[in-house]
Amino acid sequence: MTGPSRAAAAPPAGEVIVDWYATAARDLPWRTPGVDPWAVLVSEVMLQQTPVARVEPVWRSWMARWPAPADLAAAPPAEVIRAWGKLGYPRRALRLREAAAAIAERHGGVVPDDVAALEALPGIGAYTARAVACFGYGQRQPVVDTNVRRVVARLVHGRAEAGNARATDLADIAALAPEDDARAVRFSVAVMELGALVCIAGTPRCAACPVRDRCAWRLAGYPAHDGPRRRVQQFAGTDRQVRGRLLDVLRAADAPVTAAALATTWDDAVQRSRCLDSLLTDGLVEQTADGLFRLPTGDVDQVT
DNA sequence: GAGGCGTGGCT
DNA sequence: TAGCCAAGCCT
Repeated sequence: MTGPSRAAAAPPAGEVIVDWYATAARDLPWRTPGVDPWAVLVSEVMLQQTPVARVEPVWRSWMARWPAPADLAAAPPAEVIRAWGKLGYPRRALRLREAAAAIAERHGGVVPDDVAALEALPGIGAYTARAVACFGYGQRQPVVDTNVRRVVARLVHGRAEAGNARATDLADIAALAPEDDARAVRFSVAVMELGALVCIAGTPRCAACPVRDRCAWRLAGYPAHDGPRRRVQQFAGTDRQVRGRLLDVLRAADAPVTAAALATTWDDAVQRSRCLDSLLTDGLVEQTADGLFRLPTGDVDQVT
C-alpha cells in the first residue's frame, strides 16, 4: 500500500537511540572528544559498581595526579588506596595500579587497543575491555553492561529484567547497532546512557523514552518479572563492613597503628581477625616488623 | 557459577 | 524504614 496515509518506515531503534543521545547525554569529563584512552580506562574501572556522581571528583584529582600509566605504577600503594577514597571495593585501586605497571612495562606505556590484550590486564574484564576499545579508541565494539542488558531485555525480548549475563548478549546488542561505524560507536555509549537515565531498574521513565513505540515490554503490557528474585547483598554485619571499618582507620592514620586501635572498630575479635588477615592477603594492609599495621608502602624491605 | 567484595543515595 | 541499586571482576 502506498500514499500519504501510510507513515514512512520508522528508523531503526539503534539510529533513534543515537539521535536521542545527542540531545540527552550527560556532560561527563571522560567523554570529552579526544580523551586519552588511559583516562577512559581509569573512569571505567572506577565506575564498576559505583555511581557516576561519586566517581567524577575522584577521577579528576586522580588524573591530575597520575596522568599516565607510568605515573600510577610508580606511586606507593598506600597513596593509591587513599586517593581511591570511599569509592568502595578498594581492591580495584590495587588492580588498577597493577594494570598501569603492566601497561608501562609490557605495552610501552600505551594502553593496548585490542580487547584480548585489555582483558589480560588485572581488573579488566569483558565489559571494561570493550568499553576502553570502543570509547577510548573509537572501535566498533558491542559493549554490554547491566544497563545494556536491561534495555535489551525490555526493548527486544519483552522482559522486565535482564537475567544473568549470557553468551548471546554481545550478538543481541550488535544486531541493534547502526551500520555506520562512527554511529555504532556512539550507539554503544548511547544504550548505556538510555539504561542509566530512562530505562532504569526501579520505575522506568517510559514517557521520556525515544523507542517506547517499539518496546516489546511496553507493547506486551509490562509483564512482571517471572524468574527468581535476585538476592540482595547483605552488608550490615558482614566481613565487607568490617573490612571497610578497618581500612577506614588505616586510611586516616599517618603512622602505623596498633592492633588495639583496630579493635575499636568491631567487637567480634574472631571476625575482626579474619578480616584483617584477608586485607593482608589482598595486599591492602601490611604489618610492620614491630607488629603494627598500615597501608602498604611498597617498600622492598617491608615485613608482611 | 554462585558468592564475595564497599559505600551511600534513593524510594 | 529497609531494602534496592550503582558502567563488574575474580575465584
